[in-house]
Amino acid sequence: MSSNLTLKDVALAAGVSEMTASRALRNASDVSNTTRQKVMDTAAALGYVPNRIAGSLASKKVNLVGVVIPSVKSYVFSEVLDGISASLNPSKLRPVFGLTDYSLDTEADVIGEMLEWRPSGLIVAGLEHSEKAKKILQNTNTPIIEIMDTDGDIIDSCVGISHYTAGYEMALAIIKKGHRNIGFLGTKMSLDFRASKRFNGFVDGLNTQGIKLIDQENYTSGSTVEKGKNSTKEMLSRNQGLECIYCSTDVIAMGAVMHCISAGISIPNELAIAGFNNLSMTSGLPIKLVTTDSLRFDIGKKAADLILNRNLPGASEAKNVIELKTKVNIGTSI
Amino acid sequence: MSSNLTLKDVALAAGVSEMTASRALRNASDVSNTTRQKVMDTAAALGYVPNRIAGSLASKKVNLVGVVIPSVKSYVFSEVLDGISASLNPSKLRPVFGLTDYSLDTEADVIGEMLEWRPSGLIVAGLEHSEKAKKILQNTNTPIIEIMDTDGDIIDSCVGISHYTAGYEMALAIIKKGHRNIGFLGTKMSLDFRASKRFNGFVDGLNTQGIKLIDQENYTSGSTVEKGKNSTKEMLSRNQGLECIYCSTDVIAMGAVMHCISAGISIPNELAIAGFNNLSMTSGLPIKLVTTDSLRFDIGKKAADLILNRNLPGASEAKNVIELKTKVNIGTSI
DNA sequence: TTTATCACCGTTAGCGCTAACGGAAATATA
DNA sequence: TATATTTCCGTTAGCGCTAACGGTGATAAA
Repeated sequence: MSSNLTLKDVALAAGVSEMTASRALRNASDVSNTTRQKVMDTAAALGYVPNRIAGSLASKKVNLVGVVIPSVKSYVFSEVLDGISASLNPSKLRPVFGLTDYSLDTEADVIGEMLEWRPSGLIVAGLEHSEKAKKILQNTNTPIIEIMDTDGDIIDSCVGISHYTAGYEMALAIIKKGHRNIGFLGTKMSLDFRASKRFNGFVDGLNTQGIKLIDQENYTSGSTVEKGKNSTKEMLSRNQGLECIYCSTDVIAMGAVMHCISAGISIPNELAIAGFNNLSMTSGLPIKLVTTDSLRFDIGKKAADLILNRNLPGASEAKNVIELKTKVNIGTSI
Repeated sequence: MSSNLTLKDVALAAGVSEMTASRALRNASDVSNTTRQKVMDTAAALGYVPNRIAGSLASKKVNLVGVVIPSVKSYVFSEVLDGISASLNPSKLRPVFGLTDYSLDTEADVIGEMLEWRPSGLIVAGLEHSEKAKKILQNTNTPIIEIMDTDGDIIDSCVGISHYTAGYEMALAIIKKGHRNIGFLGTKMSLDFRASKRFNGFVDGLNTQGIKLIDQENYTSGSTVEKGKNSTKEMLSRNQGLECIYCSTDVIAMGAVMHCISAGISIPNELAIAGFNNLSMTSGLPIKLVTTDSLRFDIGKKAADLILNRNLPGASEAKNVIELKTKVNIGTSI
């Protein structure tokens, strides 16, 4: 049996009007319990699957929330998605994910396509967008929540952390431990805006004590443990006095730790290592990695909450900026 | 400016009929180049965003492909999604993800909701479904592709690997290395069907040489490096002769390796470790982990390809079962 | 009794688009 | 010239559902 069944078929079979069938199936009012049951039974017996396209067009309500993120492979956004799911699950709203692959042009296309579905809200990672994307986002009346990052101009609402501050405070924490010869290991900054902000904060933090970075390595494309391992080896080989490496993500820090284990380098005595994100994959390491929790779950959850609130009947359209406060996780790696 | 603009507004502003405007914006035929340009210019100037809900209802074509997976946190499905994206990206079809949280009841709900959108196809992880889900899937005429696993009954089409065979062949590989006192470390099987099939294959593989598992540990809920580390410690403490642990996933194997590093246990001399999936996070380890590549990207890509083919004009509705062949990755951990 | 109230159900109209057809003008063919 | 063909555009109808309103009969209130 194909699902070409329409509401009319169900109504006919149940001996009621289309409207009554519609009401019964949506648990709307103005239907008696007996007829509601009758309609639901016949719908189930026929195997009727409502057509949400038609329903959404008629009601002008779309229970989708667009979520635009760079990638699902980075170990970073999975928990954001988890937070979003956790918030939306009890409601009728459902997340729809779109991937930009770290391209602003792709992002603009994805945002455009998503808005064509007239979603109840749109969550977009990051504050940096192409001019085309900005124009689209500014022209829509769909609630737009930018997430992850609060350092920049906001279109509508925002939930995130200050990556600049995270970098700044990590610099202070590292200095406090007595390290002076410090390096930075991360992706090419032009592609990763948030890593770039952490870097700037880190450099400024070091600068408060008159300290300058002695080395910096920037690999291309995605972060992997192996890249962290290899880059650490190279940084050590060209800087005899290197005491500490600040890694742009825990994945890279993990690789740094791996190199130390393989090479018999003691952490933090011979080399101190700090990361960012607080990823669970580092939990098994022999040392407890010093890192900054990027509060990914919370960010996702609060962003989705904002959209839920905006969709409440009679909700205000007030813009919101929620900056979550990070702090450096204590550990044994610096 | 709010996006309450309709096609009528664009048509009016461009001085053409709605139909011509529609054709122009969709790059359909029967429009002269001059009028097409005129329509597109006015649409851009007005900031018109087409309403895909209405378009889909009228054309009975929905450019969405539902993807139902247990979680985005397991490090396993991200590459599946990547493969799906890679295949669909050049086409007009777009993936929509739904999460089941490893619950078959949730899965049934998610599948039901997805089919309400009348997608061009549905990709579902796994062959095990609730009766309710099975009924829904069998009644629809949407192409259904079950992925990951080929050991079981298939509803429509399928792309995956035999997890039973993967476990079986790993057993042979481990035996070949001379190990006899072998343990298994994994999740509670009732929740992870594929791990369970690998386990059965593994036990049967051992059995060909008359070898029996000497220990088995099953932790609850998700796999983390830390659980692998702790469980390994416990298994070793209660089995003095344990020579090898087969882990149900590389995440756990990673934890096993971590324990060995911390405790100064030599791999594979004192303890051999094997995993499953071939996750990139193990690439930085001091040893090269022996594992089975679960071909996640390929599975995602081929599944999406099947859906693309099914949506070709005049496509056959032939069922397909694609079983990708795995082999044990050579390494230094057993 | 008469009127108000309520519970329940149906009818009408339309959401914003596109398929299908029809027709006029321009061009090609006989 | 008359006829066929092509190019371009518009009109009509409808996708499958729901909002809004209207109406009936039963019950409650006056």
